[in-house]
Amino acid sequence: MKIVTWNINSVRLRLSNLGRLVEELDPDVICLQETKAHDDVFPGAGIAALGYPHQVIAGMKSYNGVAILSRLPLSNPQTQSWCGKEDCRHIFATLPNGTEVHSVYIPAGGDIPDPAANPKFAHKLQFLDDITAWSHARQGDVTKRILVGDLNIAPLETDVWSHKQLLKVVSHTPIEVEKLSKFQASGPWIDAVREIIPPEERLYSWWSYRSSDWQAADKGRRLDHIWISETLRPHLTDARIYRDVRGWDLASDHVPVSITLAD
DNA sequence: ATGGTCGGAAGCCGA
Repeated sequence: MKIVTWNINSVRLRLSNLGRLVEELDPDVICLQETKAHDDVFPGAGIAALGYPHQVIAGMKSYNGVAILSRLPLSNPQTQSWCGKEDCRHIFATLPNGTEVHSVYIPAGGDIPDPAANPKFAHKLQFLDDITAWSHARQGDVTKRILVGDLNIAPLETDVWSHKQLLKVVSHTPIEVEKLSKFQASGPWIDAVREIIPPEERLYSWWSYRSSDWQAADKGRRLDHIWISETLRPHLTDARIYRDVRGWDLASDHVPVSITLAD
């Protein structure tokens, strides 16, 4: 089984790119973030025609939005709200084999890495604290779990183009890295991508639009993650980040990340 | 130190 996560940055604008992703990657399950479409205008029929009739979605007008698209049935869909906001950042459902799949979009956090000066950064830190407590409280409930998404934090030095230059840049500050580490420990969750691709290797999943030549500058960050429960570790056979997708026509600023699990 | 570019909305906001 192959599972992909992708911050698509508008599912309606990039429906044809989603079709190309299906052709080239052949995933069984696709988790999306930043769909930017209210449920009423979500292109469910077009996605069903791509081979993913089983869909759980949580979208709002203009901002955020998460979804899980699947070739296999999805049961017990649930949305989770955080920080008292109904802002469509977390949805989960269960696959036929009992694996629970979570699609998560953590707040980006704005520009200033100071919660007192920047409410968006305060929101990001609170979101991390809350989802960590929730994850910790549920850790014994379901044995097979996968959590994916745009977590908006690049934890390792090799997850950014310059560790030193990004220490005070939101997404790589020590407090964010520490909170992400606690979130990961709450599962406990395993960083499936770094199980397969050594931590020494530079790895990015996002390149800003604000660059005339993203490929030459290559100032990327690994913001998109796939985490698995320890019970799934023996089944993990592959993990990839599809850098080339950043060069597609009308590209999202994020690229897809996948894992493969053997039966 | 600054500004660069997107998407969705609607005459800016969030990334």
